[in-house]
Amino acid sequence: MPGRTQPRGARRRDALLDATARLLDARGYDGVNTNAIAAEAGVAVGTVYHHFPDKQALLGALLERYGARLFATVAATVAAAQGRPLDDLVDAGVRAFAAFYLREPGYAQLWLSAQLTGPLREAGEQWGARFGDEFGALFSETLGLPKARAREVALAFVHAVSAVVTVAVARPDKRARASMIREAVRVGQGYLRAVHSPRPRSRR
Amino acid sequence: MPGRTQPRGARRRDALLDATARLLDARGYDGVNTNAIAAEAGVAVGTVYHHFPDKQALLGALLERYGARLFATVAATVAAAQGRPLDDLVDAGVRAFAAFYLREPGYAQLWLSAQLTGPLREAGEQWGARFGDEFGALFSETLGLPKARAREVALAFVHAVSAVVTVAVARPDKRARASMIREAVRVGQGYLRAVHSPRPRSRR
DNA sequence: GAAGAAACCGAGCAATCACTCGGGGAAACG
DNA sequence: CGTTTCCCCGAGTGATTGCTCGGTTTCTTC
Repeated sequence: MPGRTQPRGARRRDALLDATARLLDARGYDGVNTNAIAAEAGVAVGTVYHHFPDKQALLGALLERYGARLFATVAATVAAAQGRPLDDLVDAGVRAFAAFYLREPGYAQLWLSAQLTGPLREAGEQWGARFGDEFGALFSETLGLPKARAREVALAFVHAVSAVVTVAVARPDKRARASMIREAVRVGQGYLRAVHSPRPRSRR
Repeated sequence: MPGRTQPRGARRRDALLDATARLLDARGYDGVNTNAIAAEAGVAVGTVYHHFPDKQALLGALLERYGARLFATVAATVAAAQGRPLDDLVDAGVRAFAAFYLREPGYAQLWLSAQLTGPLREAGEQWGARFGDEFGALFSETLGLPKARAREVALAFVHAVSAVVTVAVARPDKRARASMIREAVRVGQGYLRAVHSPRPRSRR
């Protein structure tokens, strides 16, 4: 039980985030309201507002938790494949990405909502920047790119792969899903190859 | 004036879509409500519901109009560059894509919202499929891909490029925007190269 | 210009949502 | 046990939103 070492408040906060994630999965972004969150977590509405100043802060915290976990799994997977060809690293990374999306269906909803103009926009940009930094560092050493450029590449990479993976996991059919995930891998591989060698000598 | 040849109802419908697009731009997806649409268009709420069964249908119609225009401009741009190397075609196409996003800021909001689980989901998938068909036909002949595969590639292509362009146009600084658009171009080029020749012989 | 159809009006309804607040209960000290 | 501190409750509030409906205006057709 994680309840032992964690203080009481933090445990409740985590439980509220869990409940929100469950709702996000079941009812989508529009279906998530503070009353429903409280009900799902088995507490009163007042309790929600005892732990978070408002709805936006709660969703921001959830986005942060999602993001941290996503980066951790992807980074670990890539690290485990270190030394192998670049294409293999990308393959492993993108598949870890997709597996996370499949395991945590609410994440895509939040991430997408954070791209929209709205209350989550700031939190989304903050996480976008952080993704840029974290994956940027990874790309910087793997590809030998200057830091600033690596950050841009990482940002573009994450958004591009993320979009295709979102399409993939939305498909109910397993075969169709796997097929689109393969395309996501190719998007990632193709982009990094293009970054690595801007003008290939042959075009067929 | 287009008002002459167009029947009265269609003109009003278009005006309502225009008003919605303006609101989408100014206030984002959340800021769009039927009362505001009516006010922006200079009509009463009842009039909105005389032309559209509900809000969802209105947004669906706007998404369709956006999509048709986007495809038209991109296809025209690519057609004008026909015969040149693939990389140039992609460059022109993606830049046309970005220009459209910049010219019609509301589109990104709608497109993003249509990816979310919610009332627009169906309309979004429908348009995704149509993009797949239209661009798929374009890719099929340019790349010599079988129809079914071309559709998958087109879908992945549109989503990937779209995501990066969305990041780009959200940037206030012109330089930063241009830089990210370049990355979007590279994402498109790299992906199509990867599709065209799955395993390049060199990796450095 | 009469009659019918189509378009338009806008106050208001029902539902929903984020959030408040006054009070109660459990745990941690002495 | 008493007291302080933190945590929790949940009915209620005010604001917003999608949409309706009875009635008026504008167009079309003869």
